[in-house]
Amino acid sequence: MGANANSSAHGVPVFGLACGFCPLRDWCWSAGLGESALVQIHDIVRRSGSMPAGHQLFCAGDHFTAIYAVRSGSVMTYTTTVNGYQHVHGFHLPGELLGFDAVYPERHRFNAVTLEPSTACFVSYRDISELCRRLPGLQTHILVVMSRELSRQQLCAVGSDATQRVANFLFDVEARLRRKYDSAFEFDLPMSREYIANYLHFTPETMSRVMAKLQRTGVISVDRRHVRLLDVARLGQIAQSDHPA
Amino acid sequence: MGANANSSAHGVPVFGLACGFCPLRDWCWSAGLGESALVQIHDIVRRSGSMPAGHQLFCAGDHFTAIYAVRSGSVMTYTTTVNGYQHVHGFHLPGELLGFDAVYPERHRFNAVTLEPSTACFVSYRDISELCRRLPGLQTHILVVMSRELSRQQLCAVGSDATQRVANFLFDVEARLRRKYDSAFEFDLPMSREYIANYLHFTPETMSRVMAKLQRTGVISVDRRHVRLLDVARLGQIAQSDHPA
DNA sequence: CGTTAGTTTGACGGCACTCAAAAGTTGTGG
DNA sequence: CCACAACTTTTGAGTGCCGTCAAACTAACG
Repeated sequence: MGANANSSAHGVPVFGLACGFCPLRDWCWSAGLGESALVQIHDIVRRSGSMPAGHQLFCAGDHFTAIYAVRSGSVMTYTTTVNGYQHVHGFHLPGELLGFDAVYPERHRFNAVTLEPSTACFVSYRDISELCRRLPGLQTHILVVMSRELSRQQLCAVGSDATQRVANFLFDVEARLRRKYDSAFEFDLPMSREYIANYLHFTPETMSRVMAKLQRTGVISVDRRHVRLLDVARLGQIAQSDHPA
Repeated sequence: MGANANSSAHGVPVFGLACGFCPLRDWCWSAGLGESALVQIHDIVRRSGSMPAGHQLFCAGDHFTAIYAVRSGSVMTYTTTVNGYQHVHGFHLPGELLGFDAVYPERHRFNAVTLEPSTACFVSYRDISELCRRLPGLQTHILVVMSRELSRQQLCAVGSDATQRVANFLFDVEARLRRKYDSAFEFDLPMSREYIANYLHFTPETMSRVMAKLQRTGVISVDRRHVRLLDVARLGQIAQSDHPA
């Protein structure tokens, strides 16, 4: 990959940037890393210019070259099957890393696309692997990130019915977006209901019905993509209520 | 953890063993590692004596101390929710590693129990972390294993209907058990149908109906836990046929 | 041989999918 | 600013898969 200080392999303008000054640094690279570590990370991280909505970061099948960090906006990963059906695999919000799906066999298994105008950082896998050898804390953090990713994957499966899965989803997104908003339990969903439905394994119609019901019963308030969690306790009950058996 | 050469924290007799002579070494620690690496791994790996079916390797909430490798038999991981409902998270067959779920936050999120008389190796996380710093190939392999685990998690979610999920499951298990059997596409399931159903998110009754239908249509042959994949091509169609939309 | 746990089979009901159409929202050009 | 098109979201009616409940059946074990 012939990336230099002025262009990336993806045709997006690139600027060097000090990770030490990034407001998201604690989230991205863990608060445990010292100042000198951040300087070293700075040397290998590149920042993309602003990307429009729908910009493709990488495609399934691409050779694995880099790990990405969402800086602003949001990124969706998805697969396209042989039959042309698309499945949303996950959403990545500011401060979150993506690309680890390709560690083995060094080829991306997902497509990654921006859902809105976004910016991202990226760092070549080769560089970060080498740096890991010098910074044990970083190596641990990579494992932590993958581990967290592993546990998140459980989420979409949790819940026997649609209402439960939506409740879990709302809690998850709220927690991840909390930094962005002043008042808690109120936020804007960066993705369409169609994508949420796909991600949670049901249809847009069902998604719409569930949201309507939650609003009708006063648990949440919805206006377009803006969501307010009104009765957090009740939503928690809905999310956690197990298999009725 | 006060493990020494003769006893483990779990009350199971322990023996030092040379990884270099283990028939599963390529599967466990990747074929890429040289002889000297295997000797170093040998120094930190401990082997359990034979454990009976139902033996608990670790519990959810336990402090994360070690990574385990199934040597013979099989291990199931599962969670127990506050309401007492149990969910099967995965099955681990000979040559497979487990315990990575606890890298963060250094506490196990699952319970792990043997499904049949089994043996396992284990290695303290502290030791292997340190060894990773000296053996870059090992560090990469740890990431590979976690990455593979990540992709496996998709599996249980794949498939809109029960038949499809079962087909995928059978393919997956067959591939992982292939080493154990002379003739391909024929194997014994190490787990009950109840556990499979739980893992795939439906009821034992549905599981039973699906298996019956697959047998009636001549796609597979089932006797108790023994399974033969008769029409592999057809089973592949069933597994891969996407969302009808 | 009796007990127990696991598996199979059947009847019934509900949740979510399908099909269809209306209503609301976004973007574009006149 | 309005008109129109394209898309997303909502709502309704009908159907089917799978969950639920219940009971019969089959190993496995003492």
